[in-house]
Amino acid sequence: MGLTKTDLFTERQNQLAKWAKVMGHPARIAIIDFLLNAKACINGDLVDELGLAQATISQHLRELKEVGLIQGTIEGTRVNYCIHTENWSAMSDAFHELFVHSPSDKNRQCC
Amino acid sequence: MGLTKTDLFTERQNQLAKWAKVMGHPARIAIIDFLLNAKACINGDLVDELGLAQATISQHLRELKEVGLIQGTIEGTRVNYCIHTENWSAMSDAFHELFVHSPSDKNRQCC
DNA sequence: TTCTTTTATCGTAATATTGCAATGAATTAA
DNA sequence: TTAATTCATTGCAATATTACGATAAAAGAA
Repeated sequence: MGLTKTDLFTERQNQLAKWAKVMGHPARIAIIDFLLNAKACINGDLVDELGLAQATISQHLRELKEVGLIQGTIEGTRVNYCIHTENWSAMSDAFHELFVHSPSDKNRQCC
Repeated sequence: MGLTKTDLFTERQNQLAKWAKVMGHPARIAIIDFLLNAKACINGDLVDELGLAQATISQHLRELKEVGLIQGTIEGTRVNYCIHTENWSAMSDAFHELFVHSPSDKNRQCC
């Protein structure tokens, strides 16, 4: 199969999973780290930073762009990438909502 | 290839990715939702709750258990699953650290 | 004991992901 | 113009994921 049954779940669950999935690779975490820490928006010298091939990084950037976490603007032969602020905080809020829901209050370590 | 090059990244990046990856499926988000909201710790009537086969749910539970987000104790023929409180808040903290790092301050939508 | 219930595991099929070399497309430099 | 730079896309190979039926294992009920 290999085909996720998205119709069984709520839109929120699918959205959370989509965001989590795209963060579920260390290279993409590293890219996010880089963009969050960059003084300016950074293009593809991620190729130097991470030890991956250019094609591989481009693919990771595309995935991050597809879920809306980053955006890129063409600047000559280069592309400036940066965090998509709105979507980033939307994701941030959604996960915060989940994490704040700590089980420690109601059922403190019940098994 | 299909083989993630974990040696290129920091331990933190790999750990974050690991956590995110396991949350990167709506069924596992649904299981987490269920466990967070449950008045008591819940066993495998997730099979009724979600519309997936028993073997599939068992597999998802194992993955959640493998990264330490949930734990299970055998109780007769049943298994009681619940959120692993410590690891849950460790993950919560780690992602909070990332999310709080909003880019809006230094480089407000620069591309 | 045998039967039932509950969960885990095995095996398999379909699909997805990861990574890269090679190639294209677009802009800039000479 | 031609050459160089930068990034995206294509095509491929290796591996991983998702899902489920079938079966196994363990405990309780009859």
